[in-house]
Amino acid sequence: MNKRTQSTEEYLEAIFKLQRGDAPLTVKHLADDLGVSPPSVSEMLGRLRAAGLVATHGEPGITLTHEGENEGAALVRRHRLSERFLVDYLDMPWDAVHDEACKLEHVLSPEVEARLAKQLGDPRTCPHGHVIPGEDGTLAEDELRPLAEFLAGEEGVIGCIAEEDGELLRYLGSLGLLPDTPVQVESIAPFGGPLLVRVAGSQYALGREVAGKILVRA
Amino acid sequence: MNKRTQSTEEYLEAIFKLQRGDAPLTVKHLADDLGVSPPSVSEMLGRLRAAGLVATHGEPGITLTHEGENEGAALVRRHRLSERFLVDYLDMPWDAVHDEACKLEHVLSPEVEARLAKQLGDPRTCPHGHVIPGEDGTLAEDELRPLAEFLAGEEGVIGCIAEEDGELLRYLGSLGLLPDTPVQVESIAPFGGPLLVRVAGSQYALGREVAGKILVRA
DNA sequence: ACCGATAGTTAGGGTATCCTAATTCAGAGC
DNA sequence: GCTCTGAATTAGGATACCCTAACTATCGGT
Repeated sequence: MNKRTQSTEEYLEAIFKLQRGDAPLTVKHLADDLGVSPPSVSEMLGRLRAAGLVATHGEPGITLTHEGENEGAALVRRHRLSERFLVDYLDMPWDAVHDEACKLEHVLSPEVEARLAKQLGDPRTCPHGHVIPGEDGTLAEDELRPLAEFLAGEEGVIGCIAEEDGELLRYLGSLGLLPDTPVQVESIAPFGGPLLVRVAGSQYALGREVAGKILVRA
Repeated sequence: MNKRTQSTEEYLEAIFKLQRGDAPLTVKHLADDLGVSPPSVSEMLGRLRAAGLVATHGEPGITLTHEGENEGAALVRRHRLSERFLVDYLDMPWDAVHDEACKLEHVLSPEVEARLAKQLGDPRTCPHGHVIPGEDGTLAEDELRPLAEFLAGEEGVIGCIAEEDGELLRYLGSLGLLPDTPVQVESIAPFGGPLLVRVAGSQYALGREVAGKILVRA
């Protein structure tokens, strides 16, 4: 329950988000994600284990303790609430809010967090469609499939975009490929070619990589 | 124009606020205000001078350069805007917002700052009545006199409260002694005794120390 | 059973920030 | 004019980060 440094929080949040992936979370993976060297990660993990935030023995891969889990969830919650705030209250474009939220998440007290959530109408997701963890740290994620795995003719509703920042979001926004929008795959070009998708009456060709980042509720 | 550390910003802001006092700003004064030791201040001043933010020669007392001045004003602006936001949008009590704003001021980008100001209706002051510096760094402060210096019979309108946090604000709030409220000193007890003041039809006795922190437009 | 690739840790530094203790400097009182 | 006191700086040390380079350990393929 001590106050954490900003760096510590960044690690906690990253571990929280990455540990629920399929493969066990490795030092290298974390280092890449955070943009630091593996030794820095080793060192910080030592501190986190000493603080009782990261499990010492147990399963393979880096795992949070209950306490670490709670703090990680709170950070993700604050991050996503901040994004909602920036978009809903300040009218910022959805491709610009990730970086701002990265800073905000470290300075919101539980009090401010609670009031912000209430004021925003307790939103379920961030502007990119990611589910916001509850105040109790629970994260009920949707069942999603990348659009890239869809077969010709299949349709669904966009759940979230697996990219936080930049060009791609701006591009998808300009096409109207936003969370909660219905999409249909009309055809798929062979040899790794683009997918033809229909959205709100318009048709677009999307590369496989882009389509892989669009996660859809089946 | 480089990005500053949080600590650096804290010093800049403190110097900005304290240097406009009557006496030249000393290392000790700064150290007390920031809650650090004098050597820490000496050291940081060295870094700030090297960065061209604090004047090297010139007048007695610690003084900011133009660049330092601008960054200090921006921080004060963000701090006070944050306080307004916390009170106006999140309905937080005015005695609780200073600490939160201290953290927020370091993470607001110029973009967010501008949008926040606009959304709040470009407020002139923070909830405690302090004038918010303009985007250009100008600070047009009001002419104020402490209520403690008023003579019996004098009246005025509360400008600001020279205290950011805690009990005193709660107390004053409960009495309705808020910025922009008219007050009249009815009588003054001798030998450093309390002032009898009239506010919105009610009469209260205020100690000299409390009255010294209530700054009034004459 | 070995060998090389890869992951992870240790060793050795660097910077920013803080501290206490010791020293220097400068003004106030006699 | 000299001394004493308080302000400021220097000296020396700690911690939290970060890095590169070097070492260890582990795992898959033959």
